[in-house]
Amino acid sequence: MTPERNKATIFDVARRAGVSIKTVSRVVNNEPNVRQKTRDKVLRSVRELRYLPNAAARELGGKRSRVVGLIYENAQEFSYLNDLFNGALGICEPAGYTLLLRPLTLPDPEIIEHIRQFALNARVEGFVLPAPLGDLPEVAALLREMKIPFAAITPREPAPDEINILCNDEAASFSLTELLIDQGHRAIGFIKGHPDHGASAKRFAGYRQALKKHRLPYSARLVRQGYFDFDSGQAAAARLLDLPQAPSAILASNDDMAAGVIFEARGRGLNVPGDLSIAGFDDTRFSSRIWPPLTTVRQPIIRMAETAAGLLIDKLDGSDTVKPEAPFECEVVIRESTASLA
Amino acid sequence: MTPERNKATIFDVARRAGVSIKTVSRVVNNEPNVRQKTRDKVLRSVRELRYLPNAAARELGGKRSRVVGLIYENAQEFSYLNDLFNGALGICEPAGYTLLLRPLTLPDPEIIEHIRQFALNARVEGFVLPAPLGDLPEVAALLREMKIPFAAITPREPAPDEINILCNDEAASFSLTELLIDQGHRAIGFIKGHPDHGASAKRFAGYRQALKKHRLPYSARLVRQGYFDFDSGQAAAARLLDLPQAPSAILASNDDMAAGVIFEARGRGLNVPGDLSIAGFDDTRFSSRIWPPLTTVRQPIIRMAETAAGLLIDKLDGSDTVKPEAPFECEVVIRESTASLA
DNA sequence: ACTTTCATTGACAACGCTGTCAGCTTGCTG
DNA sequence: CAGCAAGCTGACAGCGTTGTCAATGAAAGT
Repeated sequence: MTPERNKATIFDVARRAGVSIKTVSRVVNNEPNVRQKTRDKVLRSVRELRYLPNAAARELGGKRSRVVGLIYENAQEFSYLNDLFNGALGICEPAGYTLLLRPLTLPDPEIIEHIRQFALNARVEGFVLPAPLGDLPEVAALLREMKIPFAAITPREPAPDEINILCNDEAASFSLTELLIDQGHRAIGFIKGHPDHGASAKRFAGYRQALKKHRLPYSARLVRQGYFDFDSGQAAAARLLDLPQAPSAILASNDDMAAGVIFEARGRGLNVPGDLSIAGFDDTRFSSRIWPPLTTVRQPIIRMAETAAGLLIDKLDGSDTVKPEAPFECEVVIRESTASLA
Repeated sequence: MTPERNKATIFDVARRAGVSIKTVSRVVNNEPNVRQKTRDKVLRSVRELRYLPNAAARELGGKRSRVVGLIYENAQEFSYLNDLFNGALGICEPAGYTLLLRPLTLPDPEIIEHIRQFALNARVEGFVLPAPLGDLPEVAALLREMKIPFAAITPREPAPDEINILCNDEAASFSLTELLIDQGHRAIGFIKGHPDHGASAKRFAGYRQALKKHRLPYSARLVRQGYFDFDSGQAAAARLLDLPQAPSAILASNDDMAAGVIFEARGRGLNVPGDLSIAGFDDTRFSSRIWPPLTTVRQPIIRMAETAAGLLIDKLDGSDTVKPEAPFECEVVIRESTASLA
């Protein structure tokens, strides 16, 4: 059943290089206290034999699985996930780590148990923890209890000694709101994101700040709760558009909801952006492909994931310096779903 | 660095049950020749100690990694991927297999070497091979050479003794075309899929058959080559709509291209479906969320992936019966992007 | 020249499982 | 009741690494 594999073992390499297996092990693992000349000899031998350390033996002997887990909410936006995965994989693979994915369906009363099982079964040494899982205090608590390091990618307050990757959601939301204000909009609807996501509060805060700066009145009626999904966006839009003084622009906390807003607007025969400007958040794969293409905010998710995985691996590899990362910059992408008020 | 793990080993279980470690091994691996009474004793002991076999030791001792690889084209539609992964994972995990993902960027002159490296590095025992990778003869050749079993999910001719999961693309395309004909359309444009995908030919064949059955003339001018992406769909639509006698309906070989067609139609001020009916293939996440919602074909991808993973694992586990699966049924989903000719 | 110290190297025992094979039980057969 | 096959169980040797610790060699201090 099992296919033929790379046959060379550490013994073969050692024999060929004329050293002991322990020395080969040292070289392969980049350990100190090997003379440069010896190191070269071993490396040559490794290359010639195409030696590949046996991961199972390594784990058994060394107690290190070199597995990084990426757990995520199953309903998560796919393009976000894809970027997350590709970013993390791009770091893990060259570093000799295996990246394991595990979708979780929220809400899940047994989520803690599921994560624990996954960590145990897959011998996960460290987790990459994107939103919204990173926002769940009990998840962080579990990992701390299990002494499994993690890198959270979510706008929460970084706990001391924990890796946390942020981006400036708030500033981006501020800019986006300001853009609409500059275009002459005065009644700007806002659809909040899922309350369990840390980003939701940030985005809302940016909106309010922009209003404040421009001395526009804040009206709670123009703010609706959404849940980051298409349907909640459409429903919130329906209620906003039913208002006696309907907004001339709607800012949704993500693109899925913004797509719902567009859908609702079209259903009512409204012209976008002529009658209603719409903006979202995230720059999803389809944001530029729906009609009209969506004004939105792009996060550098790939780079954020790379950084998260990189810092996590540093930690797993024994580096003890925890340099807090500066928040990543979001980028406002202006497309045709927003326009100046006639 | 390494977190505290499940401590119980096979020795602990054996001692507690009053048997040898070998007997525990037999029970845990569901091997025959263990008296029921002994089996029960061991199982109780396993439960009480929360014993979890050490995967590394297992692999080292037994030469089985229990790793299934899923390689895919990186540009692949995310929702397709997601279904694929979730389906395969749902089978692999309970069966004690690890599912490893590996994106590949096509075209890639070194694709064979990349796959080989992945297989070696990750000790992959078997591959799930979705389209379009399953369509590449050199990939199948490599895996055969490496003696790594695989389950292809793609409409190619099943080679003897190889696992192949099909769905009736052709029939679905036929139905979709027939639907348009029934709605009164006579000039029906067709946008072909990427020529490297086996599905492309099938879908095109279904289109032609439907025309033939209804005695409609086939016109090559109404057929354009696309590449499964939004842009190629839009470009093909542009050329079709520029025709002196433009089609009243366009059938695109996937939803991405259909979205491109809608985009182009809207850009020209055409009313969909009033002026132009549009249908796609795949029922992407966004197919129901763009305006108008897209008439399309849904494949049971999750079930196809489950079946692929299941058959593959059966094979890895030593079953030698290769029961060829019947093709899965696609489902035509009728939405608002198609309508009767006025 | 003679320690002392530290960098370098190697011998060997884990690590926790599966494969092999031999030995002990059973249950039948004749 | 011996004889034999089949069912069941256990002893033990790997599997390919890393960790530990002792041995060796080289450099530095006295």
